Amino acid sequence: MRRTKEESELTRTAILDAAERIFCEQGYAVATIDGVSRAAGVTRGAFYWHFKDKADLLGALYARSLLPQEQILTTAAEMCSDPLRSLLDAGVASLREFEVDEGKQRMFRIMSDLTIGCEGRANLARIDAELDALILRVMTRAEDEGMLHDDFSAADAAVFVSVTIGGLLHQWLRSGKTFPLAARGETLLRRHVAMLRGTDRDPPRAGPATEPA
Amino acid sequence: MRRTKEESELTRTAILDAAERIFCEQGYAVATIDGVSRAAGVTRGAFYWHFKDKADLLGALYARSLLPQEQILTTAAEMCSDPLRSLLDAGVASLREFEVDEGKQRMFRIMSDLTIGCEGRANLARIDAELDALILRVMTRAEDEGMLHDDFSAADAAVFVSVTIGGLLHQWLRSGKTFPLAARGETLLRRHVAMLRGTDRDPPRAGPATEPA
DNA sequence: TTATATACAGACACTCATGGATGTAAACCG
DNA sequence: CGGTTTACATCCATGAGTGTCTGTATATAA
Repeated sequence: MRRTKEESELTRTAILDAAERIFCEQGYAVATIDGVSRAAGVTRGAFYWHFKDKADLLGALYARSLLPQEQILTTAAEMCSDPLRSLLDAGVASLREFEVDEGKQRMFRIMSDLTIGCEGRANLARIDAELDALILRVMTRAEDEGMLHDDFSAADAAVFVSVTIGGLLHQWLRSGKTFPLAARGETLLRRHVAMLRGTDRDPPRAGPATEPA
Repeated sequence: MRRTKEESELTRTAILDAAERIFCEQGYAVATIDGVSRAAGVTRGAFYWHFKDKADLLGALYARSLLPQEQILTTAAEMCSDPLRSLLDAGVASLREFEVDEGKQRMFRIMSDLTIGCEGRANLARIDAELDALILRVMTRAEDEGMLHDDFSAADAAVFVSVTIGGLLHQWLRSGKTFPLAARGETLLRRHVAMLRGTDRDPPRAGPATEPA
């Protein structure tokens, strides 16, 4: 039965793909190794060859994906002169990708539904905290540069944006994708930023980001 | 060992209280009946006397609580002449109660973390859908009465509010309650409503709701 | 060609949770 | 005061899932 290395890698990704679906449908805690293996068309023998246990599988699954929060983190890291603008663009871009990438959506669901005791949950908590920290840094910088309306502290503004992005992702999935995520998200975030700036309308159009059409 | 009826009811609520904590800490799927029973200071015998199985326990837990979404539903049902105002007040009021009621928070966590296959999850999906429907009705009515800014359709506005409320609840818990929920939520929702109205500031101060200080 | 490592399949023992059965002491009722 | 029901505690049989171990066929290296 010995398969070649390419075939072996094929079954490994088959297990990962199956796990992504099963974990998303049933939840990580409920899903069983045997169920994942069967869904991948192999036996538990193959599974235990490629992975140590279920937690190891989840780790591999997490390693091969890039959650929208992480994407915002990496994209917005390269700040241009307008920090609010950078954050806005990064957020909208990640919403766009999230909307069309079902694998990303499944991983987001899986990570969001992890039970507290689960070790893998620490990853999500970490990137969420990092995102919040980034948003706060952006707002602090905006505040320092006088780009923030007097009505809002940096902490206020950070919470508003964090809540909006998190709410968009969660409500979109929970509602069964009943609204266009990127479109509504973009107008909502633009309005938000405009509100935080104190101007009535959008920020200056310049910038290296994707065209809002 | 036979206890009186009052004592029996006491152990029943003890089991419910323990389950609320255990389910919240470990997740419903991972939690075990024996663990809940031990946490309640009784054996599984007592549990199976009061409840049919774990799902029955969850049902009883759900029955004795009122999630913030349901509270908004009931509170906002009695609309005054200004539907946006009613919705805003109902939302803020439910945020206020949620912020101080740890039991409510635990139940929200439990229900939110239910795996898809779980039967009890339908309850949450139902009230979420009802809340979205209510918000949409409010926005439609506001639109009909010309209280909505031309930039937004009723559907747009509904999504914005739904995302904001959902985002507030989720992000507040997920962040470890790092910001004052009701305070930030109120300013955020007020700004939102003002934005949807097209006015720059708050709606007229009149109304039977709680004083915003 | 032979030896060895690889990539699994299948069997086994173990744990753990479940649900039902049984035991039982106290409360309630006549 | 005796019988019955209640409110549990304890025990037992069952099943499901896990992890390990062994078997084995094949690719690969010598």
